Amino acid sequence: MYMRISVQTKEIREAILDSTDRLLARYGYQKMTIDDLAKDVGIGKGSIYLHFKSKEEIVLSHIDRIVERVKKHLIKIAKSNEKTETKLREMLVLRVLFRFDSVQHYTESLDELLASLREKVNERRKIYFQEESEIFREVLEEGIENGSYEVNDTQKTAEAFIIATNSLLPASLSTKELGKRNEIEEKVLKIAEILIKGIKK
Amino acid sequence: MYMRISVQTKEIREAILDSTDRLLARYGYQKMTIDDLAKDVGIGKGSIYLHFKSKEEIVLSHIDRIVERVKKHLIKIAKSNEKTETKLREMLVLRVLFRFDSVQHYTESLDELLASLREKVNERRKIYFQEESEIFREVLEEGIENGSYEVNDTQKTAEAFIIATNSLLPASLSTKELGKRNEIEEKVLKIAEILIKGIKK
DNA sequence: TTCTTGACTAAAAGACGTATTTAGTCATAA
DNA sequence: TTATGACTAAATACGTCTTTTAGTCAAGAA
Repeated sequence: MYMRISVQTKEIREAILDSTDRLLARYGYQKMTIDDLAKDVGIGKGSIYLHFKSKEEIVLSHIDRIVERVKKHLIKIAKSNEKTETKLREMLVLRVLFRFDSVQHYTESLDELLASLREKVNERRKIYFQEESEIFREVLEEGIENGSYEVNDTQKTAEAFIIATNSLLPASLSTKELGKRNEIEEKVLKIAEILIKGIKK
Repeated sequence: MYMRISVQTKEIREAILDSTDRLLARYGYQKMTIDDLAKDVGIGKGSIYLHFKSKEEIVLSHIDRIVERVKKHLIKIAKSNEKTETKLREMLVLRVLFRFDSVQHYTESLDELLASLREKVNERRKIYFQEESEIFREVLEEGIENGSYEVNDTQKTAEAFIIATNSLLPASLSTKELGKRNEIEEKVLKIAEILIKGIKK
């Protein structure tokens, strides 16, 4: 299996993941076939396997992509000129709502998808959370340097920020609860408010 | 179906739930039959239906019982003479670890159980969380009266305390992660520390 | 040569009729 | 009045056959 990474290659890969998102939303994991997918992308079936080694890997990569985008946004916020408090609040809201928005159109199929790949997804979630908490940690340390925050263990504190908002992520919520974006936003904001105050000097 | 509530009745009901816990741990939801259950309790099969109207209801009642016990403990802590801070910390730890301990012996069957009853369980979880947050709310108000805490909306703040620790509850964690009691305790404590500081005056 | 493809295959999923098990009922007995 | 287990309808398991599909690879296109 070749995988020369060219602009071309990258674009097709992205196109496959775009189609994956579309078909996943419409059909769910089981009913999305590789033939469907190839047709939707507009390439031959075999070509799919030039980019991914299995159906599972395609869907996991699709999830990875969402989290990569979350990370990108988080880093952008982390590097901005806002004050630490604003950064932390915006980051917490983003990690919850970006995911929410990314899967909102999956009305039905999210549970089924997670049922099929639960184990694999859970393994990766640990890594996602760890990477995200790393970004939070850096913002925390910056906040400490500025002298407005007091945190004894930035690592653990960053993890706490992640865990405290994890129960609002799509994977933890039943499909029906996913309807209420406003409520979720309100809840993250409340938690963010308390957490941030909780680390102030 | 009669359900005269006598000491006798209550005892048998409890015995049924005790057996449920045992059989659920050994066989899981699907493979636990009502015949098994009746035999384990030492009563006739029909008698089970004098106390519960369906298999689903038995298992849901079993879960209810765990949460009732959590609530009882929470109320006990809430009424104790500890200072508010201690109460809140102990309550957060208890709501996570009591549940953990209640299902720890389900090595394998917890996921399967939740898969079968996910929808029904989720409906109830909302109620559980609401009831628990009510207990937290009262402690918060007491803390405000004592003058050491500053909270604008005790309702929402209590909810935030609940949500912030929800991702550490058994239903949200994969079976394997459930192994590490110490780690979970450490994480709740860290979150508790920040949350409590976050509402201090 | 390098890359793409769709026909091909093995394996998985589905369809379907049959046999077995089981949740829930109820006439009978204690 | 309360408890029971034989009973029934419905669900589940099973065996067999058929269809679908994930993944491969020889052949063709660029």
